Amino acid sequence: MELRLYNTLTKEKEVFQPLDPARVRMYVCGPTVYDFAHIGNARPVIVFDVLYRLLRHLYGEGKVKYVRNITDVDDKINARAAEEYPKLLLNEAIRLVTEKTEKQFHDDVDALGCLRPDVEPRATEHINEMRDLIERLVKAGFAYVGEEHVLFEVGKMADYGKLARRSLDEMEAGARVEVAPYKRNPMDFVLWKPSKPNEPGWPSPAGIKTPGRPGWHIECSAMSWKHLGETFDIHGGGIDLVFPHHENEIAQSRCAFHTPIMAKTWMHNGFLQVEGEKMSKSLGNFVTIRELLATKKFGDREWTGDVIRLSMLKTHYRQPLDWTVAALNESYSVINGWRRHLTSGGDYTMAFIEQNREQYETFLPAQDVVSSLLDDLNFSQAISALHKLARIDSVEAKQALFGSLQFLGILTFEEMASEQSFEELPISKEMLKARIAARNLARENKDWKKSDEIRDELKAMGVVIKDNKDGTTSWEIAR
RNA sequence: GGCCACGUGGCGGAGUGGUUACGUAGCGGACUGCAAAUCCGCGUACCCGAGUUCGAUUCUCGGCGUGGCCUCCA
Repeated sequence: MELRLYNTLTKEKEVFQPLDPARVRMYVCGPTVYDFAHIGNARPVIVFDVLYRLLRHLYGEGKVKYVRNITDVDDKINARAAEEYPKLLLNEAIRLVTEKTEKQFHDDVDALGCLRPDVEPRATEHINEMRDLIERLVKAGFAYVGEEHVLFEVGKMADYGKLARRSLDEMEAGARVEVAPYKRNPMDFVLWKPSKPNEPGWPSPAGIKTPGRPGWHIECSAMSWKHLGETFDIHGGGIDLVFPHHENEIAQSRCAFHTPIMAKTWMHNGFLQVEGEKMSKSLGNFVTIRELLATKKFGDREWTGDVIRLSMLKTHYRQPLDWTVAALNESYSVINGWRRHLTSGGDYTMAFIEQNREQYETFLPAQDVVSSLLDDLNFSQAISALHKLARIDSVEAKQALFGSLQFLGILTFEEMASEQSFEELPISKEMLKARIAARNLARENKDWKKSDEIRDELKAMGVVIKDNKDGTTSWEIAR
């Protein structure tokens, strides 16, 4: 079976063939670290995590190199740093903000079941590569200096606009921005700009005396070059990055290296809305990953990483996705069902799984799940395959389901086998067992009134009682 | 204004030129002391109009609606 991926560059699904199967290379645009990541930021992280897992499955774990950058030089970072640490030197404040935010980001996406990329380069650690690129572009005539800025001259690149499928004429006609006086063409973009005295700055390229800082796009060209080479296989990100960010990355990299491509395959995930509306701070529907995980702000309850991840994967990655409480509730039901199915009966109790963890971690994904993903990451069909597996009550089917869930990163081992938490319940585990015993005694005496009273009492505390067919009684924490 | 996506059953969401995906909610039944869980069954959907076709939800054109980009927002 071959992997087929939709390529924004050609607008077609293409058979994916890595430039070098022994070294499959993927770059994804990562976060700008100044605040908690929101749920829209989580989508590309999860989508490309699934692709990373699939590539590792196909080519081998050591054969795939996944690079996701961390943007730590940006006006928003500067503003946040000055706001939070007004008494510190700006550079010190920036360091504190970016380090703290990076930690938050990692904690959040770890909780969503995402593997760490192989490299997470920081922009500020690649200033030399950026300067190098800029020098090459100036030397080759693709860039020029104007008022201490270095600008990329879009008219010098024949293919400019190919990714976004826009001609320069169209873009200029639609432009609504005031054009800076130092630009030769309104669409020329900044590679390097002078720093104000209180801003972070580095020695400038192209003979500029004033210290400066990089433009937005150059960092990704520099970091992908450093860690993946002049050309590589896959470049991903949100669809809003197609223009101008990715278009400009392509311009920089291709013109600096004189190559026909930067990345072979360009992939973009669709946009996310919240309850049918654009997510924005002004609408008050802005929701961060952390708020979903650790507060009751969205849907009046906390959500596990599994539920968030499944909700993200229910929709094909290129489709628009509406983030709703209803969808999270549905994911919760589905995951609960799978967990129940996997841990019910015979050898599949929680305790047994815990004891045999090593063996369980070796279970492979079902072929139907993998082949669904091979078709441009058809998540919906993969999940459909999971549902079909979950209807079969056999050891083989359960192993395949477990293996598939682990492969997709949905039901992680920890979330699968962990004891349900009593922390938030107004009853201890020992007390619960005593009440269940009391109820079963009442049932033996056919004292249904008392039996039902105890069940209602426990239900009010959030514990659902189930009398199984084999005469045992089990319980589950209700939501 | 320019460019580009998307519009499927109560809800979510794949897919296909003709043959009921899947899930979730709901309803009915089995099981149960009653429940829960589970199992079985049920709904007969594809924005509107025109065209192509023997036949369109699927292709083409137009319309309407929603969203994205053109403003360093994934």
